[in-house]
Amino acid sequence: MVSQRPGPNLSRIATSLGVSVATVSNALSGKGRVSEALIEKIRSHAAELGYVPSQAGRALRTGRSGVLGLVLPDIANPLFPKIAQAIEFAASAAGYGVLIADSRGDISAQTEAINRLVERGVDGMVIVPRRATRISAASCPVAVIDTASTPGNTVAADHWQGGREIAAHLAGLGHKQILIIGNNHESNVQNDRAGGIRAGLQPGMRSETLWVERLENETGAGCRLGLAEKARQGFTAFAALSDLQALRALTELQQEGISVPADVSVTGFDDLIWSPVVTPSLTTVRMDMDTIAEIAVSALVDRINENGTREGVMVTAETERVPMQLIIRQSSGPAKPAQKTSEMENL
Amino acid sequence: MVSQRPGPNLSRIATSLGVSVATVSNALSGKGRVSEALIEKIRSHAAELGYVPSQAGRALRTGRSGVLGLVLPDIANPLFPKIAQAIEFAASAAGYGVLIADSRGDISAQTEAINRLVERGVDGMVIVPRRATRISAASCPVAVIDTASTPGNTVAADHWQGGREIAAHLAGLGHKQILIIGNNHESNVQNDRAGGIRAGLQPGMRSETLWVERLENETGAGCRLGLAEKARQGFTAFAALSDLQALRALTELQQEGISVPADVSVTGFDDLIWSPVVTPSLTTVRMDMDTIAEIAVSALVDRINENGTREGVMVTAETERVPMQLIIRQSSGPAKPAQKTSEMENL
DNA sequence: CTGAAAGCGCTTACAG
DNA sequence: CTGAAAGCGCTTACAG
Repeated sequence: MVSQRPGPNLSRIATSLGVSVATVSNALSGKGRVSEALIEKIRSHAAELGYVPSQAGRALRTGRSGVLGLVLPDIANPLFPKIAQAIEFAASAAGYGVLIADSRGDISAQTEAINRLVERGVDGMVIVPRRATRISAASCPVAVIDTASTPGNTVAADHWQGGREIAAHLAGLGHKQILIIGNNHESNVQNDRAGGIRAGLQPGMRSETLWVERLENETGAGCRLGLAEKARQGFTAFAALSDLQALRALTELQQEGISVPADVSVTGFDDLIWSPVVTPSLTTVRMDMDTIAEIAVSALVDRINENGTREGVMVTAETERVPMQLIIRQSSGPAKPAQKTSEMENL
Repeated sequence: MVSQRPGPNLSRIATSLGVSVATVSNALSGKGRVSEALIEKIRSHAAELGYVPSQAGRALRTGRSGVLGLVLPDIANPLFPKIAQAIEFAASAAGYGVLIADSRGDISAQTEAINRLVERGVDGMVIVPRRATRISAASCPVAVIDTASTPGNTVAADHWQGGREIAAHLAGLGHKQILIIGNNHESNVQNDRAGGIRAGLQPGMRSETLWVERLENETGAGCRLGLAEKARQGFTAFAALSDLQALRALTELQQEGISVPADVSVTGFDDLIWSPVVTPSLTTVRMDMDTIAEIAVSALVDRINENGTREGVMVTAETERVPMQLIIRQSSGPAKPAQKTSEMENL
């Protein structure tokens, strides 16, 4: 016995209309030559019956599943919703479904995740790689989203330029001493962002970088960064390399009684969900995820179409850079002249 | 011409070993009766060739795609990473892939998203419904994750009990006046949480509920909630119905110079990514997403297996409730006796 | 413009 | 214990 599909299939439509399945298929796909009248008749009948083409049949025949894989270093990453949403939207528009795979845990999990997707027969995949991982060619087209500094990537936000935007913004506000706050000095993305900030400093400005590898201590409470001390040392701007760090900096400063943006400025990266919601709302730099996703997906789709034999190739040699956009909100303001704090407050 | 698959198929293994495809299939699946020796031989040869079974072939034959759909009201929701990760993990363990679909936008988008998944041939789907949406039976098994108060759901965190945990915690700290902060009074989840808090109040305690429908104003900056005023009115505990609201409350209070937890306590729900990271870290209540996902997926898998004809049925009549866990961090502390603020500070 | 037929890769009764 | 054969639903050259 062979299992039943619930809905009608091409054959049912064909018999019921007294035509061949080939004609039905052609009429529905619009490919072969079928008379206008017949096309009309077939399509309306199919719609009436609620015909849904079988992906399995189509996939078996064409060798294409119509599904793209999305591999993420850690789905728990707060940036994930934006990535997933953008990729799903772009893929959907291109007629593809999106299968997710989480490569959480050790680095081998990434390979396993990729393999799982290959086994499911994806036509291609978008990979946001772990730290400094190199993707060993999977057996299907791959688009990597990381940062332009990593060779072989397909598309990435221009994190370096984003850093420059932050630096220019802070320079314009008169800040001289910038504390850059990151949490992972092996991350290409964070290094690019930090590099961009440093490169964008004007003469007379200086920066220092604080890498805080751990976000929480054993009790599950955040570790302090000692930012009040830094403020006392003369830093007036805290440029976090992600909005999570920025949030952490913001709340720590507030808790210490240092006012943002009156006393010091705080900026982030990514425009995550909470950034507009906190008080003061967070100045940050936003990736254009929709564009990035569209580029990644269309690169993938192009490769899938040109490439009958599903070779596993990196999609591009040159990374396409998508500019980041500065979002100025309330957490950044004019720098307070150093050491004159008390006088100004007495005005 | 028919398109080529890259890897070997059953037929290649069969010819190369001089046996039939049926035997290879049986040996690999362990179903039919095949001698130990042959099984061994076939398996090692298949492994050597790097054989990956074609999902399309299998799906066409069995009528099962081996894929589950995941429909979310809005992927941008900060809770999404946890849900997706848990569902992917549970599905993966059960041998299923997960196809995502975002039903962002209007309510009809949810139906479209469901249809898209049906077209892709998912064997079942997990739906986290929009506000008060009723899922009109899709043509495959469906598991709904919402809240136990909604009839027809499959599994849900016990939001009501979570609310009681918060109330008990605050009662134990001596708080008398609780301000409940929500952002969507049509949300079943939020209503349950609020109801639980109210039900858990001890004699002598009172609560008031503040619904803030909008999170941001036109400029993209957060609207103030006026919490300082509420604190002056005597509220010593701010129980937000989600961690995003809690974060908002926390930063607003800090900005107003009200110290947390010294002056007032703040609690949230969900234990989102930033909760342990902010200063003070956030007391909250956590869902057991892994358990919820496991229950949802196994309910789905059971229904798929018993149900040859892919009928679209709600998976359960009675919702299974999974307890929530109180996570006590630094944002909640003993209540300050009302009106004695200044005296105490002078000690 | 329309149809008959092959075949994608797999699994499953059934026969030997 | 092993194999021959049918068939899941589709698309695509090819013949008419």
